[in-house]
Amino acid sequence: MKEQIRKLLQTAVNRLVEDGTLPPDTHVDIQVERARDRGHGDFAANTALMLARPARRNPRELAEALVAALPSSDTVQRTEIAGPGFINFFLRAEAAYAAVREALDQGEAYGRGDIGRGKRLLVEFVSANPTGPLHVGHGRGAAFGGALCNLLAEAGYQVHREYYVNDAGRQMDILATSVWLRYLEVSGQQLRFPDNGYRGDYVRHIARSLYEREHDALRRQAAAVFGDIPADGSQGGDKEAHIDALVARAKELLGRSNYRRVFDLALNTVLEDIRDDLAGFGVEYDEWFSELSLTESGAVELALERLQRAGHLFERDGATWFRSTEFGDEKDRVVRRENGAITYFASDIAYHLNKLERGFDAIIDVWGADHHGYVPRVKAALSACGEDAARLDVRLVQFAILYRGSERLQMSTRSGQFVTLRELREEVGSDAARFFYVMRKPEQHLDFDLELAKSQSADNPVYYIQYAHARICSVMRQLGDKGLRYDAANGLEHLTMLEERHELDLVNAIGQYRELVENAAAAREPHQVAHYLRDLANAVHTYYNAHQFLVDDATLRDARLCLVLAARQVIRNGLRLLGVRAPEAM
RNA sequence: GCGCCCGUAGCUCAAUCGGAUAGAGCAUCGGCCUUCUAAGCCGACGGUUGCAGGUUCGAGUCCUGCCGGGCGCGCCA
Repeated sequence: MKEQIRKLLQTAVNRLVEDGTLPPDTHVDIQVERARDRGHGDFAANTALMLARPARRNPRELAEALVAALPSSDTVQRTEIAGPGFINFFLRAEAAYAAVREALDQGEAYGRGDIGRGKRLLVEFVSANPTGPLHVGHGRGAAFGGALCNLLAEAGYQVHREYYVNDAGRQMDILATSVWLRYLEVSGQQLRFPDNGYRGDYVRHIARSLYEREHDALRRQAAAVFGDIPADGSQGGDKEAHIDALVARAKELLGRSNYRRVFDLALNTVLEDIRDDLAGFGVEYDEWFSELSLTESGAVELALERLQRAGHLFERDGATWFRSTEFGDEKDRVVRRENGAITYFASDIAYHLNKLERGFDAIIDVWGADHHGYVPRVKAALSACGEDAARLDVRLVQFAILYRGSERLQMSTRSGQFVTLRELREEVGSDAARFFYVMRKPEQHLDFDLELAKSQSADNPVYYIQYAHARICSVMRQLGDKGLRYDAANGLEHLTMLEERHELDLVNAIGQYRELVENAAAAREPHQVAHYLRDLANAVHTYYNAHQFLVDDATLRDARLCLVLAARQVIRNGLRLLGVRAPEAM
């Protein structure tokens, strides 16, 4: 529709150029947008305002000239010139009703678009370290990423959902060691648990299942484990040195293959929990990509060689550095430490190169906002390798700040004091949680009040939308109870009977859904869907209260049912994008 | 100190590429259930868009400088 109007205006501009009203070199970006209020018609264009300066003409005069030059159209009923020179377009009502028919005909495909043109997109999101259960902070990344993927797929992109598993770092060693220490406790050893170890109950659970599998096979004397280990933080020492020494000791006492078994059990148990948790949250992945596989396949070394050949690496203080400052980063970065170990950054370079090599047209990373400082160096690395850094789009998601009423909760994975995503899902329900998370634009801090989300009250906006859906379902049940029949074809033939203001508002809202999906996908902003659905639900409730649907006049009744069923379809489709259920009854 | 993000109604947030009179929910106050679910509807109240300049036909939106908040600034991940 928008496109049609744009074409009409382009024709008018061309005509004015031909007759000399506009200079021959006129070039204008024709912007057509939905009018913000009814008085301004259906669509508005600011073309005359934009042409005023280059043409050195009064914008209102230009607007009149443009309108006079507009070709006739069977969808535009009339135009108006308003304000400083806006051209407002009023469409024929019949054009608007077409959306109702399309929504019913196309069903769950209604709203699918093609701005993606089948381009392949890789979206990486959540990617929390598998060192413990997901907490409510990760929940936002999951809800946002999941909705974004659905939205992009709906807009015609081919979306690949990926979780990057950090299974290669020091934190994983600390987890494995924590599990082993708890296992020693299970096996009857007395020991002092390190400050920096992972303290959550899940560590004890894994330790118990480790004990069930291995019995005393991995048991070592506490004295041997802790002998000559430097003092812990709370003992006046350095907690980092303490834990690192314990990790080294665990590897030494257990041997490579035993240590590996502890490590793998810890990793697989936590990963399985995360996978299950996300699935329960309605988030599924196409691929779980292992960081370890990059090191083991030699991809990291290859990436470093690539940088080396391009002349962007140098040695200093025994370490290998990437000269990222040449590509806009604020300081150079270490890729290989003095002790020979590669850094997380090095494997991340390899990972991003790998993503591009897999042939995706663009890649999107969803990161917590605390990683924002990381963006320039990853882009720098891609540029240094001769890749187009613009193919990487990093979306930063601010953390959720958790409240219980007015009390702000502090969270820390290490201390074991956190609210897990699983707890949140159990208390609040996935629907409310997912909706709550994506309601706000991601760069905005999110205040997440558990009491409010748990309250099951009207304060929860998701119920408002779900209720609109359930109400329509209920009307259809009533129809059956009253022994009435719904004739869709008859209704569709008589949509023009729907002339009440509430009906026109609803028709209009349904017709905006396609554009909404396009715009939200292009901007990569799922929250637009949430806001749209709120407005759509409002139109449904308002209509419901103002008019009876199941009237005696069968034809009017059929037309009204067509309208609300179309609305129900759009609510369903929109909620599906957000990963929220559309209940038949509430 | 430097960098990035944010600042909109009492509270939580919207506002399409810079567009017309800045909108919702909650809270407060007043109405609406004999009618398809009141998790609903209608109305009222509520604003110097943090402050000061600038750019232009037009600024919540762009630029500069302040103020306030968050995050980042490791041979951690």
